[in-house]
Amino acid sequence: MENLPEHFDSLFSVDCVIFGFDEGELKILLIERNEAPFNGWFALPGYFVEPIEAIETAAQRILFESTGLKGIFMEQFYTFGALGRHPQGRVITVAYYAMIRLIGNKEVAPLPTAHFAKRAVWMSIKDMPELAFDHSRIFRKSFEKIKNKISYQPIAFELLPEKFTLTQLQQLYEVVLNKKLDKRNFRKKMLAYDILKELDEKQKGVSYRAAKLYKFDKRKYAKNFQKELSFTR
Amino acid sequence: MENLPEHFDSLFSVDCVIFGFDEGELKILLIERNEAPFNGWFALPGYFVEPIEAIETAAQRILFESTGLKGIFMEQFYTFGALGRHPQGRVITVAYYAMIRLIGNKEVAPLPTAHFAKRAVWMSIKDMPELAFDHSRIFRKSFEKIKNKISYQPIAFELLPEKFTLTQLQQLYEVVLNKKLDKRNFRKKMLAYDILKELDEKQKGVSYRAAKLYKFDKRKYAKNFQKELSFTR
DNA sequence: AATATAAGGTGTATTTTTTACACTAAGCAA
DNA sequence: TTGCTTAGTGTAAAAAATACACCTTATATT
Repeated sequence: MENLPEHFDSLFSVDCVIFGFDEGELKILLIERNEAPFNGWFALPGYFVEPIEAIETAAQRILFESTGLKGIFMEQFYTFGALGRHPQGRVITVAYYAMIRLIGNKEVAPLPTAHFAKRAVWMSIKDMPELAFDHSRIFRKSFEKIKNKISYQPIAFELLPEKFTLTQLQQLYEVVLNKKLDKRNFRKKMLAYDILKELDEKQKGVSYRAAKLYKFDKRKYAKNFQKELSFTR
Repeated sequence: MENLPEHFDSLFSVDCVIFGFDEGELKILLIERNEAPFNGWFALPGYFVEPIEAIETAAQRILFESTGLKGIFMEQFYTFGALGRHPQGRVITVAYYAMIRLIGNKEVAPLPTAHFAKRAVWMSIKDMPELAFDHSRIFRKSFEKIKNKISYQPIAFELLPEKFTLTQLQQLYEVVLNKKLDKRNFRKKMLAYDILKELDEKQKGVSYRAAKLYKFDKRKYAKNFQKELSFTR
C-alpha cells in the first residue's frame, strides 16, 4: 500500500505475500519503504490496480516487479477493506500469496523497481517485525491459509527445487505446520500417496551421505487424487 | 451487480450467496432483476459499496436489505475482478456467503427493497438457472467453499433451527457433501465430538415416532476443539 | 588406512479410526 | 389392532495412524 496516485477511479490495490523456503526456514519477501507513510518500515510488495487491469493481472505484475519472475504459483486468499486501514483514505486490497523456489536461487529478489522501496529482503517468518499498514494482519491470514492448504494440496512442491530430497520436503512441512514429524511415518505416508518420482540421481556437494532426489509427478498426482493429502504428524 | 451509479470513486460491489436449508434441500436466495442489463434474469443479491463504508458493513447491509435479518453468520470467500465481468465497465466484487435458519421461518425473504429487483425467491440448488453476470461462477465457488468448510468447522448449525434432530443434521451434511452417509456411523461420530447438548424435548407435529432434539453447544465446542470435525462418510 | 561425524534409510507392533452392516422400538393413523 | 414410518442402537473387520531405534553410507579428519 502506497501513496495514492493523483487520479483514480478505484482505490484498489493488490498486496502479495511471497513465500520462499531456504536453509530450513520459511521466508517472505518484504520491501523497506522510503516514503511516507510508514517511511522506513517493512511492508508487503503491493501496488494499486490500474483502472483497466484484471486483479489477477495486477498480482502477476507486482510479483514480476518484485522478483523478476513470471509464471509463479499464486492464489488470492482474502480482501481487506476496513475503513482506516490506510491513513490517506479508503483503500481496498486484494491479497495474494505466492510461492517461489529459493533453494539454489538466492539472487531472487533484485532491487525492486518500485520507487517507494529502498530495498527488498527475504525475512524469516521467525524474525518478522511489525509491518506497515495492516500488513502484519495480512501476513498472519496468509500463513493460516497455507498451513491449512499444505495439509491437503500439493503446494509444498512450489517452494522446493524441481529435484529435492525427502528430508527437505519433511523440513518444509515441519516449518509450515510448526510441528515435528516422525521421519519413518512421514516417508511411508508420502511415498504411499504415489505422487513422487524417484530419480536415479543423488544430492551433490554435501559432506555426508547424499540423499536420493525426487520430483513431484503431476501426472501421477492427477491420476491418484480425487482423494487428498493429509499431514498432521 | 447492477447499473452503475452516476458518480463513484470506486467500483466495488458486494454480492452475497445466502444459503438456507428447508424441506431437506439446500437453497439460495436469488433476486429477479427488472432492469437492464440482464432484465428478467436471476442474480445474487448485491450492490455497490458506499465510498465510506467497510466491506463487511456493506455485506451486512445487503443481507439486511434482502432478508430483514441482522447478526447472521457471514464470511467473505473470494473477490472477482476480471475485466468484462460487468457489461457496463470494470467492477470488482467481494463475495460473501451467509447462512440463514429457514426451517420454521419460511417468511424470510420479504419483498426486497432494492429498486432493481422484481422479487426474491429461495431457489433449490438442484434447480439453479444460469444467473446474471458471472454470478453462476460466484455461486459455484461459494458452494465449493462451504462443502470444504462444513467438513471441519461447525457451520452446519447456522442453517438449522436452534433445536434440531440428528436426522436433520445428517440430511444437511448429505445434501452439502452430495453423498449418502451411514446413519449409525454419522451419529456415533457426531456424538463422539461432544459438541451437542441433548435436550429433554422431542420433535412435535410429526405423524411418526418423534426424534430427540439437540442443540449445538458452543461451550463444549470451544473446550473440545483444537481438533477439527471431519466428515466424509 | 583408520576413525569420527553426520545424515540417510528402513520395519514392526500397537492403537485408533473408519467402515460395513440390519434389526427392534416408538408413535401416530387408519 | 394393525400398518406405516422414522428413531435408535452395537459389533466385527479393515484401514490408517502412531510410536519407536538401529544399521548404512559418504565425507572429512587424523
